[in-house]
Amino acid sequence: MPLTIYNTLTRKKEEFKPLDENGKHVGVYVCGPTVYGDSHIGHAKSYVSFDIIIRYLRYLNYNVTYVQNITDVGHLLGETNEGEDRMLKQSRIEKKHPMEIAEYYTRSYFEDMDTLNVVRPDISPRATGHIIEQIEIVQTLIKKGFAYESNGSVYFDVSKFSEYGKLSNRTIEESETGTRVETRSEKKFPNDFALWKRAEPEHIMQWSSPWGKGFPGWHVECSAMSMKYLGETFDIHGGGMDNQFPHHECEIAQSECANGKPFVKYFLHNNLVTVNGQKMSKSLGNFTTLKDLFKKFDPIVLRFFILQSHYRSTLDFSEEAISSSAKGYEKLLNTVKKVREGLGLEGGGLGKEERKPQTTNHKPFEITNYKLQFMEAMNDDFNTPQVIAMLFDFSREVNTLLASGNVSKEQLQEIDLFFSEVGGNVLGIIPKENENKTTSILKEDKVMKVFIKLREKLKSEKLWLFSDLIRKELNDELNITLEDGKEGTTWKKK
RNA sequence: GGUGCCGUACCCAAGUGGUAAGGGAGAAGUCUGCAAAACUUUUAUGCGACGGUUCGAAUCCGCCCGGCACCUCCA
Repeated sequence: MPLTIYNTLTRKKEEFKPLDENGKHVGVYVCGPTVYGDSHIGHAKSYVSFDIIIRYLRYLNYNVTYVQNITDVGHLLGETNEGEDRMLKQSRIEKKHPMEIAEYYTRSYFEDMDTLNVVRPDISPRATGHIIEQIEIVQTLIKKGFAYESNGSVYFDVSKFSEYGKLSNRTIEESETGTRVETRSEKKFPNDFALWKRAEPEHIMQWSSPWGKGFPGWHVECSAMSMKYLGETFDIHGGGMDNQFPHHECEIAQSECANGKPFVKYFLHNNLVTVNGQKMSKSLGNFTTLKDLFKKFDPIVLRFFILQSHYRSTLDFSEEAISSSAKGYEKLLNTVKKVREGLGLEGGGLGKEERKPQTTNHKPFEITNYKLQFMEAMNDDFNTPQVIAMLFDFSREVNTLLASGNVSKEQLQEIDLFFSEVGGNVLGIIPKENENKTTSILKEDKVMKVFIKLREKLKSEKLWLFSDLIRKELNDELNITLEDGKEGTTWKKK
């Protein structure tokens, strides 16, 4: 089965075929954050989802250019001019220049994403760095008759673009009768959206334009930056479902009218995070920031938790749910650790010399079927929950194999490679081996061996009181767990 | 009012025509000095309700009930 992805434009799953005639290059644009606050778990779901998509495309050997913007121009909170610019609002609260706010929260965003093991975009263009490009698009749209100036602002004339509404499946007539707020008289039609806004003198973030001092409309930055770095038509545009309308609808309108070409081949939308069944969002204030969550949970557990549901499903957030995931994740990682101990790649056990793998009569171990399951699941619109289910099945079989003691080094290597490729490179939930093997850890390993040998002696003398005391103290004081197995004692740190 | 989405065990969550994945929790067992880990078995004659299509439906169609999202800034 070839890679199939759900395209919001057609509302069905389609086979993925890159625009590139050599079939090699793939251009991806994902709507980035507006940087006026710390990121929350909703951002994590969105960017982890697209991280998987990028990683998998690269796994399939596509040459991916991944662009994700940083929105650092403030956009109005309301429909009318009374609404305050969110960047400006935050800058007033923190008593800092808007650009300082943008810089601070951009860094905060990248920090959080790095912590979640999200691969950075190849290009992270800032909206404020592309004012000229945005103005050019607005000029083109005016020239072609798709936009009009009104009192220092420029609006897109929705009535000139018959396909407006094709992404979100709505017609202009429908939304006109809706519950819309009373709109400004500057517009010809209520649905017309701002390409450029006139700035009042107190508006700090403003630029010169052919229409006077102002600032760009929200939607036009994505059109300008995607065009600049990925071309007039590109492969994949992603974003949260809440951006489908009006944001992406307007992007399509601007870009297709300006260029006279299709904007995007595949539109992908991730679903949202809910809390008690309600959408988590900044405006509702029911969000938990990632920085707070990282204090309670291992960030990789969070990533694992997100990937246990499909990107197009909603994910209900609760600490209980994450705790459950954490236990499952730990189980999975235990297997990986044991495999690596067996390969002598990681401390924890007694070392390879004491746990020599047998060299004859290995149980046959078939990995091909798991690889197939992995590909099938990922090719079916990036079904990560199925991949994780497969990993648990795989892990059970590996544990059985390990328990039999009848395993060759080659088998362990093959298993480790599979874990590293699928769980590591593609899902990003299994850390690379030797990652923490610093000198202090090596030393710790040696100290633990002394404890284990001492305790072994006590155990052989049946001095259970003392051997249990060592185990208890290590656990209570240092969070180190000793596990007595058939082939000796192993230790692990929580 | 318009446009969509969802409802699967105690909890989370895949599956979208071929007889219910996976994780957590619970129960029993194997191993073991004990503990832990691991493994085995087990927990939905049923996928919101009712009809219909079909040899066959959680999956398709209709209707009803319940929840959510978008139509206004949001990932």
